[in-house]
Amino acid sequence: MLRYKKGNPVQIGEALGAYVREKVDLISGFNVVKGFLNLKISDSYYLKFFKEIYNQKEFGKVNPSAGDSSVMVEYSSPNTNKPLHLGHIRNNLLGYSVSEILKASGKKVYKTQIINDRGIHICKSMLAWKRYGNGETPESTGLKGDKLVGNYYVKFDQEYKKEIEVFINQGKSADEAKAEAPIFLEAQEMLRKWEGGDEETVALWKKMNSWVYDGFDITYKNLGVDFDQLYYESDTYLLGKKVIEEGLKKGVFYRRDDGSVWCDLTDEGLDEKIVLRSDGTAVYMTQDIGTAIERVTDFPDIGGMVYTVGNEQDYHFQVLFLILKKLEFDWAKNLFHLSYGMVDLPSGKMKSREGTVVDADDLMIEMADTAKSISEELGKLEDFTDAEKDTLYKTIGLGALKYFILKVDPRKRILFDPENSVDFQGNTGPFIQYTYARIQSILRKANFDYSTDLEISKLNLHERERELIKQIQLLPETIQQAANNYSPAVIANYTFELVKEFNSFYQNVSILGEDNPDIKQFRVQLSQKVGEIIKTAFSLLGINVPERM
RNA sequence: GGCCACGUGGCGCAACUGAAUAGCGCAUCUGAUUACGGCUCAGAAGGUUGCAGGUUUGAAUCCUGCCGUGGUCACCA
Repeated sequence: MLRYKKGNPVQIGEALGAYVREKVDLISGFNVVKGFLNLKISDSYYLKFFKEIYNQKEFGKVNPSAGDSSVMVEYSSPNTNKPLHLGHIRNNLLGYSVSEILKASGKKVYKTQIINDRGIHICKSMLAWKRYGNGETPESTGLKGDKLVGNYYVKFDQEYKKEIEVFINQGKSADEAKAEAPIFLEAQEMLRKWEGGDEETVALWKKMNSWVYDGFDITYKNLGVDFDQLYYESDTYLLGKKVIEEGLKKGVFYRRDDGSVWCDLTDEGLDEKIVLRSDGTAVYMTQDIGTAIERVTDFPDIGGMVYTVGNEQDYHFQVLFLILKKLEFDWAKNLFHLSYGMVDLPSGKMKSREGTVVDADDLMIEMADTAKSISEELGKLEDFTDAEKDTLYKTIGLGALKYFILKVDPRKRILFDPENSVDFQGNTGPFIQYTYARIQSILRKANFDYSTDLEISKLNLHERERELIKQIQLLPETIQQAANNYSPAVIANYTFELVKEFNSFYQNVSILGEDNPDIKQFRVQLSQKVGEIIKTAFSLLGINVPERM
């Protein structure tokens, strides 16, 4: 503004402030600090706002309008040869939460995953089971299906390493040994049989995969995530070849002398990328191109897609999106790689084959156990049944874990220390859950009908009340911001601020002890609303809130 | 080495996409409760935002170069 009106910023501010206070009802005061004009908004404005939203159950959320395009969010997408671990948990929490946030921001969302149910890694588990399994099943061992299969994946690797060692001792190079180990050759042979439709191999594949799916179902259920549509790589791995042919005609791709097909992205500052092998078979990229197109065919209203995949695949998605743009699909401009950093342990990276992973199921159990020991120490649950306690511990434990992971910007790496586990105090899920439970306690004790219409425009607001209402006002834009940035962390931080503000209010003013009935009712209503918002916001993070804890 | 992301008090994170004295939580130190649930609140201490330049009235934020960490550069997925 000073560019247009020269002069002393402080004087201009004074003049402007005085004018606005005079002419605008909403403004009840002002001050000028270092050239910044601060306007004080009148209490009646805040009260009016609160009254308007008091009865809006879904305040802050936007409903999709008819005719809007929808978004497909892909997440999880595990391999079916081993159980889910901490890395998958971050992926699942992010994907689920971003889906919910997008919905709340007014988008229609399809949640999906593509299950990597075929390939050499699957054959490794199958082969090891065939050789060493003695017909073991989840029923016979009492093991979760994914755990059982995972054990054989590890078993394969152990045997493989033994064979490699023998070869190396016989004087072969490491590469030769890896390529010639009999167990590896046999796994490759198994993959060929599978691709050829060999009955016995396919039957074994189906059997072992179904064990894994049963196991995954349990993990997903405990984690609280779900999907609207599943894709299986065994159905999609041949997709995309036709599009490559069309792309060749359009000149998007070119064929080399050996028959392989490439996309030249050097103009874009990237490399050349192979999209079809010289033997005509599909690569990962081919498949992803085909799958994307397949999805839009299945759901014609899709206008964009979100891929929740670790940042190790940044380059892959950069290339994928560029190729789809070159193929001129109109939805290609609305593709987003929800790229997230790895979850590291103090000991370094997690490696399935080396057993240095934090298992998803185990972790959830540990979190609930921690919640249990903390709650028992505080001992406020005497009248809870065992089943109620059990549910509560899960709610708190999962709340701690989910919040811990989601409050961090997805791009950043997370260091997870299983020893020190996750905090329950400060900026944590349980802190927020506790505040919610406390509010519910107030509402239970409020022995009057506080929901009646209240003429509150004449009340004078306490500073803490004003700040609380301000924070409530931010909810709608916060949801939009979280959606625009695909960032659950925005929601988490907002909720924490709200809760801190509420606790300060709670500690500084009396609610049920207030004499003036109007003020008392207003404070109960305000508390109730804060409770509702905590619940809504946490639902966007996939976190439940307890009525008591 | 090329490309990408990240680097903020001891530790873990923010900063509404360029604004006021860079916020918050752990941990540390002081206080508050015969209570509407102390898993709480009030306060103190703790910073040259990796380094060096630049753009701007104004930079943690944008640009350039360096340093550090991680990722990625397969006819694997």
